[in-house]
Amino acid sequence: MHARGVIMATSMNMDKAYDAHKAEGKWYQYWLDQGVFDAEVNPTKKPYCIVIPPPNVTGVLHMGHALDETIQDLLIRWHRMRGFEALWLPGTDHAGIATQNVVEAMLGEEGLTRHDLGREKFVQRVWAVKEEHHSQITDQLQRLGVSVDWRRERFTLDEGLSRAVREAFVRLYEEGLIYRGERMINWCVRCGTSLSDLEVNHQQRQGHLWYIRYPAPDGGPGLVVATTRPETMLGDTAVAVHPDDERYGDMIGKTVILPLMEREIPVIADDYIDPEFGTGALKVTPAHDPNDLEIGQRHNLPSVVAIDRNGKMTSDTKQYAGLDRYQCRQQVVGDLQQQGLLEKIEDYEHTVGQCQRCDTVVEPLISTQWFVKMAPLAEEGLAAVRNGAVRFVPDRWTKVYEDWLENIQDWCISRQLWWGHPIPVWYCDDCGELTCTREDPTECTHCGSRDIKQDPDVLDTWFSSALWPFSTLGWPDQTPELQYFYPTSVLVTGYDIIYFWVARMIMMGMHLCGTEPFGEVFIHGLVRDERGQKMSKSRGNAVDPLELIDEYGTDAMRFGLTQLITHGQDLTYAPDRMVGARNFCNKLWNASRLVLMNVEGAEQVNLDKADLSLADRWILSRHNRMLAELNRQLSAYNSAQAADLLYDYVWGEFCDWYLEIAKLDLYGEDAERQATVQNILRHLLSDILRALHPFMPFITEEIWQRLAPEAGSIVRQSYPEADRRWYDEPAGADVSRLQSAIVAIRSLRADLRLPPDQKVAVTVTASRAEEADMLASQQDIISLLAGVESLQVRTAPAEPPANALTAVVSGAQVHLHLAGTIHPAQEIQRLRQDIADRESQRQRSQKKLDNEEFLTKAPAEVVAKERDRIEEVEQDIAKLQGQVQVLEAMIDDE
RNA sequence: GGGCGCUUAGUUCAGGGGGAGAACGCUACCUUGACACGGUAGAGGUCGGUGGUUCAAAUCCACCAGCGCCCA
Repeated sequence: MHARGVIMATSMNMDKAYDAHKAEGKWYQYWLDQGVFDAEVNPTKKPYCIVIPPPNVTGVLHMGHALDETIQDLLIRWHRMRGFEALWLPGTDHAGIATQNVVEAMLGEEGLTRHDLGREKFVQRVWAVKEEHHSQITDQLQRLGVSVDWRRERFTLDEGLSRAVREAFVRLYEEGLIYRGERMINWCVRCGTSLSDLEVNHQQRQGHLWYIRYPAPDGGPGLVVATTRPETMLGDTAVAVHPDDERYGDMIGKTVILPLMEREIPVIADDYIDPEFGTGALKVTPAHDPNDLEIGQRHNLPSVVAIDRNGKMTSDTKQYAGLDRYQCRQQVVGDLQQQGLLEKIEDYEHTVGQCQRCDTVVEPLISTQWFVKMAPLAEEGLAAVRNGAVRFVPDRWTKVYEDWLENIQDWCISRQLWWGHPIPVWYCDDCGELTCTREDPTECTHCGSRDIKQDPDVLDTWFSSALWPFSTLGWPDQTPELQYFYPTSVLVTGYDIIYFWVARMIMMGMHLCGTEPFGEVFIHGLVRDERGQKMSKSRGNAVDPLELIDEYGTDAMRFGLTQLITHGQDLTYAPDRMVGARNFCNKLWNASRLVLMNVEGAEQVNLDKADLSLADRWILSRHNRMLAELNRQLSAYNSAQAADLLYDYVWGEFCDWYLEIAKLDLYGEDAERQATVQNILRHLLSDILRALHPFMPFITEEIWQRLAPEAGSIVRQSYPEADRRWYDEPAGADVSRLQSAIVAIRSLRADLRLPPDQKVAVTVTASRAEEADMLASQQDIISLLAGVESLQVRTAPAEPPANALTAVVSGAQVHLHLAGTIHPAQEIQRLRQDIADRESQRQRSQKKLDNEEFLTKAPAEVVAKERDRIEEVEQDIAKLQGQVQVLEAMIDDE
């Protein structure tokens, strides 16, 4: 038995409007206290696991994170309710260079640099900043309602993950997949570190093409080269032309004088040269351009370093030494001009590489760094996708992933930073060998010398990220968690980090664990601001989700975002969208309020189909159809369609129709009907709340606790599934016609501007007897929903009534009687407009049916549908014309 | 230069070969015992352009224009 008083209390104290903040304040702590998000190794259940894309501890979450977390929470809560052991593992990323930059900027405001503090103090400072941001991020996540297992939270620099990083590095080193070498790398002169290719953004810039003459040693004209970077000429060691270029045939093998440096450099021939570009002669600077380096290596050219790691000119540039690279450019151009060697300057658009973190133009430099040999790993990564172990949703990202892996370059993983995982390598001062071990060594493994020093560099932050799906579960130990939850189920992220992160996780997972890190990758779009700019903290256009949460509530924001999710398509930040979702929350709240106020004392009994009304059978059918489609859409990651289904069903069918109809029985005299409807409402509301819970966790818990307080948190209830036994197409067809009749009457009323409380008399002429019976049996509903006080139902053929407004709907005509208030001429005009509309429809159908090819080539069902359509339209037109005649007769009588 | 995506109602966006959809906004009427964050009835689009395929194109194909992203 239900405690009547409890139910009374629960519905009575519901506010008239839903107050999101009141409800959202209390449930998160309740969930934590109840441990409903905790997941355990549980062999009796199937695991479902998502590792969170760890937010950077640098900053705070923006709308992009809100989107990402909303999708994941939807999936996790849905699976948890479907009986999976669902683990959503939270954590944050130390975000090496990004975080270091943030803290350096803070120091800058105090007039300090990291060197003023020293490495140890600086790192301490970063940890302090990390703690601060971490608590802010945690707060944001909790406000979002994420159902993560906080007990398992990880940080990429914590002890366990550091051990995983160490193990991965040493193992790859031992396998020869990590090596140290001198290569051309991208150098950020501001950050003072090397960067991987991915950390360089290429941007179009308006620049110049300078044409510089390199004279012959004998004072002859020599040749002219074109360059976008004149300052690098100070490091030139050759001029290259295409071997087939007739203009320069006789120059090949000779030398020219490098102006300003007055060095003699050779003219060489190389297929790489594009004769169409500039003058067809390319200045070769092996130390400062990757292509020039390759040419230099092919031709054994010396390398002259002209620019140092601070972006300043080296002593090898003689009179230019010490100048900043851009000052030097001006100086070089001026000097060339003075010497008459600058032939011309053209405007030229070209791309420059910029540091992803600080936008400084990146300098290509030759440097000794640590690299991961990618080709073998890429093979494994490609295989994982090609054999179906990893599936991208939507599929088109597969090609993006494959293209990158097929053309992959080795990955520079060492960074000249202080914040990050140290490189586990020690150099011996005595024998010069290096030691790379899992435990910190005390002596050189080669000569035993104790004179060893650890590599001062740290690892690219993405190296630890690449291990995230298994390092968080305990790898390299074979923990029960790793065995149970790995491979994880799905990775949810934006397409902007497919290369940075997704691809690297797949490669590392395959290589280090032997299996893929996740079976599916759901790629969503990025959130853009109102002007279409990508939202990010560095651009300063990031919106804190808490702003929207404060304004509309978490559930509304989540639901609004969910409705905007499409497969990999970017979405524009549209706060207006949240208004609709907020309104929906209120609708759900009030519908629940109505139900809760009326289910007091209702017993939970099995519903017997024989006791059900047409409307009952209809809503149960629609309800279960919706549930089937809902689960289907969720399985396909179509969360927006899933959300729309629920929205349309709850508002458009449950509230707009069924609840209104149910009032007849709820407030009626028939106790049995009342009990039946109460049971149905209880059942439907229970399903609706559980179905909506993954989308809107707070409001559904708030209402659930009033509907079924004895059941415990809604988080752990089962997700509703369709019950096919309730499918009822005949009821659907009948209610559809019933609705048409009601809408037609309402529409006629609106045309006359009748106030709601003015009841009308209506005659319905049904085209068939069954139709008439059905409508007659539902006259209470028609009366209630269309404001009808007297309803007469009859079967055609029947004389059209005089003094009535008429509308023709599928299967019936409705006549609204208004003796004395009808203006026949006006009404005729309205009917003629209706006839004209239908006539154009008729003609369109007729045209199709007159087409021999349509009849022979179109599928039979399409043709049949067209025939039905024209038949119905013709009947409607005939009815409308009949009505016009009646009205014309009225005019004649006057 | 190569690749991917987008262009649908005033705005933000779904849809994806057989009669154009949603949210917000707008208009009219209505504070009816769940809800004015509401109800009822409406207005609003030659689905970027031009060709082609097809019995049938907003939907498929080609080209063009504009916008955006990724890779060199």
